[in-house]
Amino acid sequence: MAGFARFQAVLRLFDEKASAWTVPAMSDALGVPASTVYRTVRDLVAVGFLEAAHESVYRLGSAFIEYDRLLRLTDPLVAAGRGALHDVVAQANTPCVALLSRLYNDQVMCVVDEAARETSFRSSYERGRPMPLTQGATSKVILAHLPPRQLNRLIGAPKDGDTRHAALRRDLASIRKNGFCATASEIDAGLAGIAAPVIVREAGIIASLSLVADDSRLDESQRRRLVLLVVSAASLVAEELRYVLTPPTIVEQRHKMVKQ
Amino acid sequence: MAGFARFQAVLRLFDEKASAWTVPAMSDALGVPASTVYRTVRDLVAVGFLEAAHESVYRLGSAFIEYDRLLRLTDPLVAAGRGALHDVVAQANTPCVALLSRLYNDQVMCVVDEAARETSFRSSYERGRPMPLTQGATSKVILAHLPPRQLNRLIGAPKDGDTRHAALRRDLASIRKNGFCATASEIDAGLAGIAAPVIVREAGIIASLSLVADDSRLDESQRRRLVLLVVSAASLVAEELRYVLTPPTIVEQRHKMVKQ
DNA sequence: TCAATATTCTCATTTTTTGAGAATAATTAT
DNA sequence: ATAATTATTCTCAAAAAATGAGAATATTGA
Repeated sequence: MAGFARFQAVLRLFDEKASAWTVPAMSDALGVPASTVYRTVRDLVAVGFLEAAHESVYRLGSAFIEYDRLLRLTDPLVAAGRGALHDVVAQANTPCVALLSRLYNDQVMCVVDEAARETSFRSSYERGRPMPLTQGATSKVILAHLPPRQLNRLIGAPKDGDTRHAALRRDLASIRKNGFCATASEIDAGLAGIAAPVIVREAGIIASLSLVADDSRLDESQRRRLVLLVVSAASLVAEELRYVLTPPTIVEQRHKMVKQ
Repeated sequence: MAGFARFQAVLRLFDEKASAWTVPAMSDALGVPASTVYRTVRDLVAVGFLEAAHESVYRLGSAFIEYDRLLRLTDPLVAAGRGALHDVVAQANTPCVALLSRLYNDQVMCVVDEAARETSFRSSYERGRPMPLTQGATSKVILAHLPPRQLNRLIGAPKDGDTRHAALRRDLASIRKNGFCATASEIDAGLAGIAAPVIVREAGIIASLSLVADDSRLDESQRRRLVLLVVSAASLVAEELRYVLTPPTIVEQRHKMVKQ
């Protein structure tokens, strides 16, 4: 291992289960000499990606909070999503969680979420948590709208005899046709998910806006109403993004001016 | 520039004002050949710290959202703070924002915040935004409780004739004596700040819990009530942290077992 | 289609990083 | 207090990797 990979490897040690590491423990886990890890950790501390807790124990550092704020403020999808989700939970008129999610490597990650006031349950989808690609309305809507090449890379090319795979392909085709996806208990038992795509081809944006609610509380008309709500909110977000992103960005303009 | 510094330099280009960069623009701004920047950017994209928006424009990447979630879930101060702030805004009984902040390099950064339901104003202190060290109740409370050596490093040793510096020193001494700090319009015009220290010496934690409210709405008795609320919430948080952090962490134990 | 721009690639050179172990510091146990 | 253990920094030569210049290629826009 070398260079940047080392930093990445150290940071990836930290997760929900193991949130505090000593240098010797990292050295063990990575199979890298302690002297090297000490240096790496010192660098990571210097930029705020790690922080020394007491007694030679390290934790993830505040720089992530800082960059997360910047992202929240400046990412068009996150910015557009915030308002939309607020409206969605307000108009849903039932305990629910609204999410905006996008592809993240080979998983799907929610980038904004908002829960209605009185919501007691929690969705497994939550801001910043990578989720499987092929389960859940939220993920499948994204999958369904990926360019064919990318889809094949992620779930593999269609193979004869693989019924699971064929079923997924059929599922995705019908999602494309319907313009939304509704599931129940696919991720969290007892919870229903309703998701619609947020697509801005010109900007390479393929995301999904979704609503998670208690399945047992939904009758058919409720369900239909929420589907409409989600679908229209999703296209509003797409519209807003199209508007924001189509004119060249400030930075691009500045760069072009410099070159002239 | 070399190695890790390059990655840091690239990431630091991104801020509220310049949230989208092309590689040539980065190359210009950093004075580094484009070929090198392309490589750096490719690495950063691979780990999710940057993301390609459309048309060769890059933005901060979703990895920050992921790490931010991990930090929210696993950082003891953040975890303990969340509940406490919720109680504080509920009991404040007035529009307000509650914050938990800590030192971050030579600035102070809020790591959790919560606004009361009907709060219309916004505090300049907000989660993830670095703020000056020497202004605002939130910052000064932290400053006042730093070890002398660290304090000197941050604000310079006491000098004869520097009245500003002397005034700050007196201010800090009185904050230590009172156990809290209350200011008005020091950061945001019309807003009052009330802050109390969250100190856990054994764990090296020096933080502050603060409340920001509309100054014109506070009479003397209100103010006194809120000071009490903030001070007691702060010591509750400290107590909770002391309890959580004093027994050795899981990871430490595991490491020790390996070594035996 | 052509021109301009963006991006990747190549490779010799330079610069870092690396790891082993020594040296030192800090902790813990006795 | 002292010794023993563990953590951390330091040193240095060898090895590996990053660098930059420019060529080659791909992509984009007019």
